[in-house]
Amino acid sequence: MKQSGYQTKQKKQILDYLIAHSSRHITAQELTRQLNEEGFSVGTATVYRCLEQLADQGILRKYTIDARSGSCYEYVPDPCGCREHFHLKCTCCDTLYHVTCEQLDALGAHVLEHHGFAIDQTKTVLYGVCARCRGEKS
Amino acid sequence: MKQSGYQTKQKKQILDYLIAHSSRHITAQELTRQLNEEGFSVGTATVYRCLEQLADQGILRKYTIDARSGSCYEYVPDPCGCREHFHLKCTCCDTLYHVTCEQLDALGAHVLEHHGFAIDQTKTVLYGVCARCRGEKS
DNA sequence: TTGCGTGCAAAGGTTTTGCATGGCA
DNA sequence: TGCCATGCAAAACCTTTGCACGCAA
Repeated sequence: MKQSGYQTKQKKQILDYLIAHSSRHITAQELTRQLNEEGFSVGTATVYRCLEQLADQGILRKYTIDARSGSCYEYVPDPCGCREHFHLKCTCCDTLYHVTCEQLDALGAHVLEHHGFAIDQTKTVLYGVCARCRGEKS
Repeated sequence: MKQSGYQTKQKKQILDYLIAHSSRHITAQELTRQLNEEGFSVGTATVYRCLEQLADQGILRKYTIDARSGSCYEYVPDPCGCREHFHLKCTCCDTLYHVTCEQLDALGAHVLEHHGFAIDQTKTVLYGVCARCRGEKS
């Protein structure tokens, strides 16, 4: 829970990939596949261990939408909390939308101040129906 | 996505259990274990299938905190009366808070207008830590 | 040189699927 | 009677762990 550890090639490669794909979440499995396709050989266990470590350090955000597809990780550009975003999941097409919005940030502040409740954005998903599905269906 | 299905003993038993334990979440594994301990024999696959079906119908709410421990299900007490407010669930003490708040209503309107996304309040739960737990811990 | 990091494979957990059987409507 | 639901076991997954070897400091 403490070590920043050595700076290894693998750790760098993993973080570089996530930074290059900021604001997009990816599973450990998918990340392993991507890295190996890019010609950088890395083991599955290593990816899991690195992701967990980076998440503990607050560099990555970890969250789980569905048990079947596994946990997702994502690079957090600004750990201070200004650029955090919420997730909207369409119950119709299952698409997951990432939304950065000052209105949502304001909501978090309001709920904390007036209701004493500290929203954990990593666990919260707003469910509903997206514009595309609303247009297509009835 | 369509069938309400037959009314079988298993389905009834599962729903009864969840209703009796409202506002408490449970995993499919744990539920299977509980039911069998109560002397009601039910297969794992059946539990998974029933829970999925009930969740599709909006009777249960499904969510996943951790990929390793699996998905959790929970009975939604009053689908009609809960339409006007949001739910805040404390991940620490498992308490479910019902909050009516113009700020939350405004959020729904904003997200619909600016992001084209219609939030379904009956399916959405905001996770975080409540005031009491924040005070107790550190 | 020391000790952590890595990689492989195996283990452990949850969830899904195939198929024959049983039960609701 | 016609199907859907069930149950069992096997399969498919994701994730973690044990252990020997490699590499950063």
